[in-house]
Amino acid sequence: MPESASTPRPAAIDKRRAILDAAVRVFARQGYHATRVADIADEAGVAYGLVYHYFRSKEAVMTELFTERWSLLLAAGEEVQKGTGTPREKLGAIAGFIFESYRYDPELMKVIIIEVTRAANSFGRTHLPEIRQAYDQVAQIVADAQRAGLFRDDIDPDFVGMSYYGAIEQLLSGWVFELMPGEDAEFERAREMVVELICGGLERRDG
Amino acid sequence: MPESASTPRPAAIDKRRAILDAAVRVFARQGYHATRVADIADEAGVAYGLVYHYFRSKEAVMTELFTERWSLLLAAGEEVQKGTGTPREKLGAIAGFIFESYRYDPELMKVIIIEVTRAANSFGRTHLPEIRQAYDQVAQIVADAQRAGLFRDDIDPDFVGMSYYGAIEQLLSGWVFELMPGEDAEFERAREMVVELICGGLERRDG
DNA sequence: TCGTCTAGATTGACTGGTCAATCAGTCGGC
DNA sequence: GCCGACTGATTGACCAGTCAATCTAGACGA
Repeated sequence: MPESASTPRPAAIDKRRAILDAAVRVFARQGYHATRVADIADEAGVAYGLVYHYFRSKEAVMTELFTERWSLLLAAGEEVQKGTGTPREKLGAIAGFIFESYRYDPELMKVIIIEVTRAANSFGRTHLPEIRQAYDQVAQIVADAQRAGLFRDDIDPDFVGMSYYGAIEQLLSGWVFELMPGEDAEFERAREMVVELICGGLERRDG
Repeated sequence: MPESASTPRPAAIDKRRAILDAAVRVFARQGYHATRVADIADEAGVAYGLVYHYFRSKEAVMTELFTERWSLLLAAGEEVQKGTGTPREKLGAIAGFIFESYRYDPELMKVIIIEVTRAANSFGRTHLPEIRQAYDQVAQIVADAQRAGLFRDDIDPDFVGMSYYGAIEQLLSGWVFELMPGEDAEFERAREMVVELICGGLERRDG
């Protein structure tokens, strides 16, 4: 948001957006630490100082990017968690959102995963509460399923939440750094495999 | 290793070791980027310049720490992979090594996980080959089990390798940042849960 | 219709501080 | 007196953030 009190002009909003979009590209290309504020300004076709007109600091730019997208993911997760469907479907939907998010905007998701979610020392520290919320959604789904007798109850739900995201983020890292093929078919396949791998170990074996 | 050609004096080796040990403590406390070379020297009780006598750069110190420990983990993994035992036992042993490693020297493992293994942009990039070797060991075990008909074969072994480590590293991060209790009993419990969670989804259900 | 006033938008040179790495030199054992 | 161990002040590069100045576009009175 502009630091100004009154309404910004429409053109101004475009510049602000341009800065954010440019930041995604540059962060994705060079990583947060290696990008200078000048790089962002150049990429956005904007003067250096304008970045500071719209954002308190370089860090604030990153925070804005993270929050914009993460709040969408959390909202989607909330929806799934409270909806109907089998636990397996719910967990599958959560993995699906994340993979879709990556397919829709790989650069942004790359930045979020690499610089925030898995960067426990820098942004990860700062945004821990929001990140944990996502783990908790998975844990909730598992706990509900355990209470309903659908999942075995000798595995701690919080534990599953962390493992589930750990696995998903690792796969995403694999795509990001081109260790694994990131073609369209792979996403659906990956989703199925995560669900199969985790739910397979959780569902009760008897009828 | 000292940059000198001839054999270093015994006392000199101590100083080198002191620098490495100090670096672990400081990296663990402040993170790699936030620690100055002066911090390492101070912590080691040694002059600033001596760090550069023994190491080419600050980065070289980190690399040495990582390589020292990681090669042990890889060797242990190799042993397990080629040994006898059920796939479940083998996977359990791999998780066990890592958790034991953390229990034995939490600060070093913290640094390795946070600054290398999960830091895909900095050291993770540089040491990718060694890191992948660890994933591949898990993948190998899974592939063998599939060939032996013990694990279902519709889940890609490489995929399991990444997921397995993803889950383990996430749990470690949890301990590191005190999101989860890190008491002794927890380690064994965690090991059992990872194995149960992953193997449960892999083992064939029929007799 | 025009001047001019105002407030936000935009610019980029500059500052202040930080640190990795260097280097010229001292010390001590052999 | 040689050689490696050791010292710490200095240097040189880098860069986030500041700031003073300029530029617009609409508001509003005459």
